[in-house]
Amino acid sequence: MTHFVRCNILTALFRIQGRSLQVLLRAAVGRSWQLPFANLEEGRSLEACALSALPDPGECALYLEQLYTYGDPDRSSQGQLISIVYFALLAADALLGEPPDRARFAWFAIEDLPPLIDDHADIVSYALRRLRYKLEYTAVGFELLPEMFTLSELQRTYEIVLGEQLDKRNFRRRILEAGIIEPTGQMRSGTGRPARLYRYRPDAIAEVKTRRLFP
Amino acid sequence: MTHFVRCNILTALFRIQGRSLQVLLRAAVGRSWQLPFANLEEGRSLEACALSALPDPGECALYLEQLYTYGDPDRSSQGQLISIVYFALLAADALLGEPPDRARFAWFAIEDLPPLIDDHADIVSYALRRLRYKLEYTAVGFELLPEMFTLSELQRTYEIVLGEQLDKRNFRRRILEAGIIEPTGQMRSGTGRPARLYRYRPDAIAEVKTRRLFP
DNA sequence: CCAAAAGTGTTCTATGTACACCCATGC
DNA sequence: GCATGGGTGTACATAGAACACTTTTGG
Repeated sequence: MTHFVRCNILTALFRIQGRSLQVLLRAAVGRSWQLPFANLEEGRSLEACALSALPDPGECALYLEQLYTYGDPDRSSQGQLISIVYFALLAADALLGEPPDRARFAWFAIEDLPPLIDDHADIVSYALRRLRYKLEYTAVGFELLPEMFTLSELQRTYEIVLGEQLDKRNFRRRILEAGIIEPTGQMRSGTGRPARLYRYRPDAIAEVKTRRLFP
Repeated sequence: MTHFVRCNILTALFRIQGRSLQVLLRAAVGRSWQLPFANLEEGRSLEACALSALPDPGECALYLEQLYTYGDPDRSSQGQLISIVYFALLAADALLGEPPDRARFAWFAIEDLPPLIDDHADIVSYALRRLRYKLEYTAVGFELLPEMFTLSELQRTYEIVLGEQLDKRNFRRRILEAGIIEPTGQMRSGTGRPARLYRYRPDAIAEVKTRRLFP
């Protein structure tokens, strides 16, 4: 009764590097690229398969959530294919290890993507919309930072992802009032006055009440 | 390289009836019930398959969106199965026609569900969370009403879904200011003073800006 | 002593919330 | 004329947005 279909998993992994937001891609045929993919393995969860699409992240925990399932009959050039797409975030200081299948992987700034196969450009753009949206009303931004970070780094992360300048005083007040980060007691020196280092409090309530359409 | 997996589509359809929110279920073996399901048919979109899980809705357009894809190895009693789940809303005055496979379908109030197979109870409860959440910040509530409706009916719909009393004056002010409905000019008489009938303006911007975590 | 980044409060505006009475109709 | 649901405005509290200067360090 239930029947069998062609199906794979795609994972869109993002990170911040310098002043840009990057996505990890895998070389495809010719000059085109694609989202990292994996097969569904018998007895493994979807999340586990989504991780196996990526080079080994080693110790670095990465944030992972399901994005969408694509299945239009004409979305793949090789016949009908269901793709369950995951969305992932990597800390800025994390390094990836061995890639699966010894394939070639590379990071691309999201404003400068190479040609992508099939509907992968649409998928990246949807993943990006989801990232921006989630960043606005949850605390997911910390997943893009090292374990310890300064308030300026955090603000820069938000500005890069949202593509928008934020007010320093308001930003600091809001995030400190929200109680989702705490000072570590350590400082970081660089050029200029040293900055306090903070860490994310994973026990904190990350969601913000939405402004409702109706009272 | 890409391989084949067992996969189906489930559709969780909701409607308002009287003072309760109902979900449509399909009889399963024994005394248990399940979400309406369909196979993925070659050459059809996921949405089309999701609709084919339901009795024929005839003229009534129904709201449909993808909910989530479930695929844990132990979620089905009959071996690993991917289920792409859709979430649907039906207008209160709509009638459903012939069910697929001549199967038995019935509406159940969401606070009084029968035993469900596998993880279908979890899926219903997630769909319900999504419905409440969406109702708060988008105009999806109109999908549960006939084409023309009074402001009191609209408010009652919101109250039933959200499980919460709303203030009449604030509700009316907000929804009229939002400009997402318009008076039809017609009135409905019943017991008490006749009420203006409104219709949804599909061109209206349905989303509300969320209250952001950061400024 | 100067460059560079960190840190810090207040005022004004907009939005949300709480709340009670008159109106039009059918019976 | 009364029961029933429809319709309306205001005052107060809270949240958001705009804004500029002082502090601490390294070179």
